Amino acid sequence: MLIPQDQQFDIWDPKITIPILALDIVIFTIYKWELCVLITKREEYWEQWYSLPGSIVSKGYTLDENFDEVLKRKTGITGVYKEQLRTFWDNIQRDPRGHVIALAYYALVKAKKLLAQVDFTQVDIVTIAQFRKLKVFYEHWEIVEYALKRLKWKLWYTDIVKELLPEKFRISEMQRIYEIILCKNIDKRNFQKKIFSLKIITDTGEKDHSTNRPAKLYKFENKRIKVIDML
Amino acid sequence: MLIPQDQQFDIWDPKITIPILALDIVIFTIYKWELCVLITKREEYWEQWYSLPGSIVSKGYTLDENFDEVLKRKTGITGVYKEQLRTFWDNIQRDPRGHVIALAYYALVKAKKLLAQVDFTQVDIVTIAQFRKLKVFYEHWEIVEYALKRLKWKLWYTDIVKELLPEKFRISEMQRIYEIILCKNIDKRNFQKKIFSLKIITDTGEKDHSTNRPAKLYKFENKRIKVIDML
DNA sequence: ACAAAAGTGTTCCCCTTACACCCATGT
DNA sequence: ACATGGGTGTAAGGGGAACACTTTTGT
Repeated sequence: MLIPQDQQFDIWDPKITIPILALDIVIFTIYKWELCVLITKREEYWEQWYSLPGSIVSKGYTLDENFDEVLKRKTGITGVYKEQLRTFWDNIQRDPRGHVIALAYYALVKAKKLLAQVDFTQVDIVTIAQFRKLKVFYEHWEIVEYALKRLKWKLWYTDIVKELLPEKFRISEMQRIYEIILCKNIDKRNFQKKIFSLKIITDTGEKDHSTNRPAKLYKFENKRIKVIDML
Repeated sequence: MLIPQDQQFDIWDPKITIPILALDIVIFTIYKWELCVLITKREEYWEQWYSLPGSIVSKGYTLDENFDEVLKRKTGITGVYKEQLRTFWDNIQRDPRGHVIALAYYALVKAKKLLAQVDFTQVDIVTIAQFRKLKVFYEHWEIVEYALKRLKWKLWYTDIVKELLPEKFRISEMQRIYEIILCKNIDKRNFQKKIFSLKIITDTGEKDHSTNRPAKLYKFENKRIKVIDML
């Protein structure tokens, strides 16, 4: 904003009659074949807890700009697939400083990118199981569970899985991501039949020799996320 | 809020660094066997256009409380089924007065209730077709189209149709609501087979004599909205 | 009698699921 | 040679879609 900081009003001032909008981000990644969430250590004046990366939304910037700025500042990551979830913390007394409404997003990041960009002095990557045992800020656990539900759903009805796979991948890698996120085993033949019938991936002609028998490498047809089913 | 109005800060003041959160509501109803939307005449200082009922969110009240207050004040309606959609107007220059982010909801109201409670000096009920031709405030048309998409989806995967039906109803009335909202004809036998297999409605034993051959009257098993499919 | 909506079964097809063996390579 | 993951087909079952005639009442 153009207003010098010393002239700005205190956003917590009771004379301001509008609530504060915050933005919280659930960053999912598949790391070492586990579904993980990125968390930060939140330095608040009254306590230090694990929390999702988030911030208060600034006037004069779109939500996308706010999202990019928070993500960059809190984690060092840029350019991710994201989706808006809904508002949370809809309780006026939740934050002792004042009335805050949180708008949650989830984002998908490939582990490789995450490892390259993330500043690990500020954040940690934990598995979903680990996250569930942590003492987290506010109802961040609720946001994560909701995000997970949406992620599972989207996985079935779109090809967002591409956001978690490298450019070229073995079909068994793809299947494994489905199994990890959906928490269930999938039949190899049925999975391939389904994926091939959707015509969302194509054989690159190349082979991956990292396993015993070389595996075909596939790639996604187009970059854009495609809704598979729906009305 | 407890702060007297003359001591409150002007929410549009550039010295306030947080954006304003607004709340807009798409109220759907089935009236004369048409899907309708409730609109208001918005009296803004620069123009008068049709608009969805909405308002700026007040600090110190939950979103639910804000929702109820706006709905009551703008339309006279109370106690409806509602669902949060997502944020809109994510463009800092959209409103000439300042940065506003709109949080949209949709609500379902039975026409009978609507006719009993609505103050028609303030609002109008228009069909979707009529709405699409109106000059509406901002991107309210976009909110309505999105709400409609969500409504169609929810209709298939939950039993929200109960929010648009009277306590006791003919199965053909129920089918007709599906046909109106989904914009397609449905086979009578297939529809009944599907609905009965879901076990969400029961025969009251009563008959409706308003048509030639009397029809069985059904009612929903429970009041709570039930997700039918999903993961 | 006739108009108007209610009520009622069966067939077909496709999609989903369950299931097991051989293959190509590295060690 | 053997261990490891890769690659492949078929049969059965369930759910959705298409389809037409009889019944009950009011007029």
